[in-house]
Amino acid sequence: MAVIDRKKLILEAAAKSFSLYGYKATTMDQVAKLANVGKGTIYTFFKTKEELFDEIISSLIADIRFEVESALDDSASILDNVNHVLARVHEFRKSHQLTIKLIQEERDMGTQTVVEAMQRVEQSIIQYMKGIIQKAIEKGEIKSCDPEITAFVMLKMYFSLVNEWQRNHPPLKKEEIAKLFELYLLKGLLA
Amino acid sequence: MAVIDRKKLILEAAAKSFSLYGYKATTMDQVAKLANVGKGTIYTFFKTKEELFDEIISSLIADIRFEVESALDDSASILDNVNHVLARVHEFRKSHQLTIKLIQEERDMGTQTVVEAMQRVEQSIIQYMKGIIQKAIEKGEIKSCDPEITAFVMLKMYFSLVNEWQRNHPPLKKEEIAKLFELYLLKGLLA
DNA sequence: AAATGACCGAATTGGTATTTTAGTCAGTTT
DNA sequence: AAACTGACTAAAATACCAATTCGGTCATTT
Repeated sequence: MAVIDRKKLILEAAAKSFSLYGYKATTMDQVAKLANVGKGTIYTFFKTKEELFDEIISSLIADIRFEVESALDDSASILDNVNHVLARVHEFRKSHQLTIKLIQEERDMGTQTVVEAMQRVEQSIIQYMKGIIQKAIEKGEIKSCDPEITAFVMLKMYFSLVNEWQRNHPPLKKEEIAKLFELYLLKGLLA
Repeated sequence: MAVIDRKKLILEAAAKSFSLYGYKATTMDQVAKLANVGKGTIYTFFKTKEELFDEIISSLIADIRFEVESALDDSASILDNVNHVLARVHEFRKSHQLTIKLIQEERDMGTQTVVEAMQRVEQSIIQYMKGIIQKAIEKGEIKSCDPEITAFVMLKMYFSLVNEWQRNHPPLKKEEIAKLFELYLLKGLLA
């Protein structure tokens, strides 16, 4: 196409700026300059800064899902699948510039918009895991249980182990976490 | 004793003020006035405001332990004991003025001293649960496992379920949480 | 010897002048 | 005329500084 796709330019510029400076420190002037468009043009595609940001978050969610989907194996056990999904999500969060910046901004400044965005991301991961768990129930691989609470508990447990446990202890290796998941959630503690 | 126990007066005044106004908003002048002592007197017993606060936190920890200890029954199952302990801790946090105020201050202002104090409280609960779990392992009631990680996971799981799940869902009843603990941690999900 | 409160420097607060920013829109370009 | 632009505005954020408050000390009192 001879015409430049201005919306795409804007989205790319915004993604870059949010990754580099976070939500608050990114200005619309800055995005306009980076995208080589007038500021008014942005507002023909997005009603507000927040709407632009939300669209970036939507594609972030899609990226995570794609990343995670390739880790999924229908013939593998639920334990392996859950571990793979959680490990990939964690890898993604640790290596992806935008998520790093947003986690930082959420922690350090508590920007409302960012807090909400991160909750949306978390919710979407939970919904995705819910599907995996539902399948495992149908296959009779695990007991019948509320798939959403189960997904929620798994995610919380995972993030506790990788993020909070390290505050007072040496970090756990990937295989150790897998073992803990197996023990606590699958086999159970009962002797 | 004819002499007034000034240290006790100061501790009581401080506890009252921290409960009412939190850590930051409590001033040493205020504590002195409440305790009916000169400000200098406080500094003959406590080096700094933080040290005074730490002593209040130590007795808070003792109070929690006492509250929890009475919920413990050596002849009961590990599940019942863990559920009782966690429920009592939660009740305590919800009803005790000082903890309410400090949780609020931690959330709203992130006061460093308060964050550290709350971590100390959490650590002491974990250490306490660790003992319970260790006993259950020795009795052969549950499998051999790292008692500290187990205590940590249990506490995190509990607080996730009572504090975070409610953000997007109707709150879980005490018995529902007990059932979830039983399913996830004791019996395990495996069919 | 024990207790006190006036006092000190550091930190916080409140008020305000200045700058920055999200969003608009009259005008320009294509 | 449809798409695009950037100077403009009102509101919000920031920088600034004076005034106050606070944790901690110590010379004096009890």
